[in-house]
Amino acid sequence: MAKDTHVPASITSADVARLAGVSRATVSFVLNDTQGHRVSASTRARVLDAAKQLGYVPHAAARSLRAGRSNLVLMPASISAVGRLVSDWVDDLHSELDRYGYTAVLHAGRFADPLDAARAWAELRPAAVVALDGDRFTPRAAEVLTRAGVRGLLAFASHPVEGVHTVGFDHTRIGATAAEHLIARGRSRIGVVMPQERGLGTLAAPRLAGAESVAARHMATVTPVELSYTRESASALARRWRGLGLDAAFTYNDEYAALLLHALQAEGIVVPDEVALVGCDDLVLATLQQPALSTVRLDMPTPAQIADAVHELVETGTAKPVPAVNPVLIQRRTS
Amino acid sequence: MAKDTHVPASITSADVARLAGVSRATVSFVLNDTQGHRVSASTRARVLDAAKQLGYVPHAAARSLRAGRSNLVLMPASISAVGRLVSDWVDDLHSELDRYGYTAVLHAGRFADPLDAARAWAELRPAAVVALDGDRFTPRAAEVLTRAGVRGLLAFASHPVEGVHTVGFDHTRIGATAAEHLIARGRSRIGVVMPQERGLGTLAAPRLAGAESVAARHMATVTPVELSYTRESASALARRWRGLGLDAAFTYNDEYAALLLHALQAEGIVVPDEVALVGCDDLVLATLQQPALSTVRLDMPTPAQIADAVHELVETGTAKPVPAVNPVLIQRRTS
DNA sequence: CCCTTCATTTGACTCGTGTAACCTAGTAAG
DNA sequence: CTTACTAGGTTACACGAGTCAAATGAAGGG
Repeated sequence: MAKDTHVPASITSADVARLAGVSRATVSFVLNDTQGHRVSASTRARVLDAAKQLGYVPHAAARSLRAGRSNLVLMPASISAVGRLVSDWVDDLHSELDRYGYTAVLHAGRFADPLDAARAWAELRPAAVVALDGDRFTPRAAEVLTRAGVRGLLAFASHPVEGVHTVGFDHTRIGATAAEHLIARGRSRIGVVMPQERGLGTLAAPRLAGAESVAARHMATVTPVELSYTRESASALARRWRGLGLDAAFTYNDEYAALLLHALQAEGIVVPDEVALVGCDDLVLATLQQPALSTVRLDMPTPAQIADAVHELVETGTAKPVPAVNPVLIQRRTS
Repeated sequence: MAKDTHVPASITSADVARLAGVSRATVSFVLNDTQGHRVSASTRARVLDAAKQLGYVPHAAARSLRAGRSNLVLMPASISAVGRLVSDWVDDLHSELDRYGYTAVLHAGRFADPLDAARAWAELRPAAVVALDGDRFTPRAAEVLTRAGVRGLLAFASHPVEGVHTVGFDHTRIGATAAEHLIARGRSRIGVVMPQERGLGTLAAPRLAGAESVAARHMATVTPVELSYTRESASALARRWRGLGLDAAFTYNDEYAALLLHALQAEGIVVPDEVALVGCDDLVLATLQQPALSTVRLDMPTPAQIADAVHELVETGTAKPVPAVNPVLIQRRTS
């Protein structure tokens, strides 16, 4: 049973052919069940047997090199930057893409320059790239990928990019939705909490901008406030809170909101009487807070819709539009 | 500026060579800065210029096919199954592996059979596979990968597996640590909360077993209790809690603990008087609960240590042992 | 016994790269 | 003038798989 010779680099279809006593071509025909090529039942059995015995697994790189197309779908995303909400969604998308025969893969590389990122992705020659943080998808980056032969470019982004199938994900609207609500509830001095964690800044900035543009129309003010996801940072912020003169806050997500809520309460600041608070993502923990947290729910297109679009994009070069991400305010007790 | 001819499949080094008026070999020498081969400054400039102009990006598959080795490191992990704690750690690991020139990639495929999973990973011929959920790493699966030429097999697992560099991650010890603490605090009827979410069951089961074996030595009882990560599920559990006759609970992580804590309090059950509660992972939100949540912190080896081990494994076939994951109880107010 | 037909099987080329081995001048040394 | 060397470049092959055209062999018809 145990091979005593030291294992070679890798088992190839040539090894299978040798063991089965047939040519490599025949092996390929059998293993891929190639249409339009008849193989006798006996050789077919011999080949399958040999493949199993050797534990043969095809070499995806060689295969896609020859085929000129890969079945990889690359999703650039820093895993820690995506919240609970998105991570479940991403998992489902993996399953959906799998149904089409794609191998979905997540890549967390952080690049200063979007162009460097695009080049790194292009090296893998994926069939498609699905970017959740699509605003890093510049026209130049898209061009690099297209030139490398990547057929499906799909991005969640606020602005359409030439050559990229864009799913509307306008972070300014999120900020605007929160601000409109807070203003409607009679608040006028809104703090927007900006997370200091790596990678989150680029997502938070447009939300701030959205809140600002709404405020400008209503004689309200918006002030960016820095916060790291630690108790210390939250306590420090809470201590200087009264000095900021704010009567409302919108946070990057519900986790930051919960953190801030507790820090404020520890300082004796009453929510919502003194400060109204709105989080984002409608996580389970939002309802667990006391008082229960108002939040902005993000209605996302279904993973199946995205998978369909990706497939269509890869096959035909175009796809029908996908409904945009829609922010909906859920009012609870903190506003 | 705009090419009017429709874009070809992909730009290759041959295109660069043609434009620069040199052979493909020269292009390769220049682009890889190959030692032991002199290229005149003028041709070097011409090649670099052509590459830039065409937006040439090398084809990773072709490269690693030729080289016989890839720089991919595959991490099988369902993104939603890893908690906050682990996700930050994974991000750091990506960076560390990047320093060694590896491209770390996350794959979330869910396979019923570990062997199917191994085959899918093997197709990609990664340099290494790093499994956080290493107990799905059977000896047969390891064999498939080894035969496919994957050199670095590293897994967080409770038991060592032949041919796999194992980092101790004994989930039974986590359950045991929690149970020992609860018993030391005078509790004797411990409920272990089992998450119903997909993929979490396999991790939770050994924790339950660990708690059970400790209980058996102390005349205490352990009861598994099912809970999904929704308010409804938690409320339902809380309503029938008193009927269960338990005086303590250990949850899969702090998020489940927080969920249960609030549900119990809503039923008028006082924590810790009536029920002691211990979570896991020492998340920020643990300290935010009222009362602050006792928890099991998991001391993980640093991402740098893992990256070192992976690299050593790929290069030499062996690596020095990595310190195991160590569970440490953090007592706060719920126990 | 030769020609055709059909079912199987195979040789040879291709994908994009890296690299060992081989040319070609030009120059300096003997 | 021959020899030896060097800088600069090219040719040819390998990696692992898929696939087309051609080859092989056996059977059937005349």
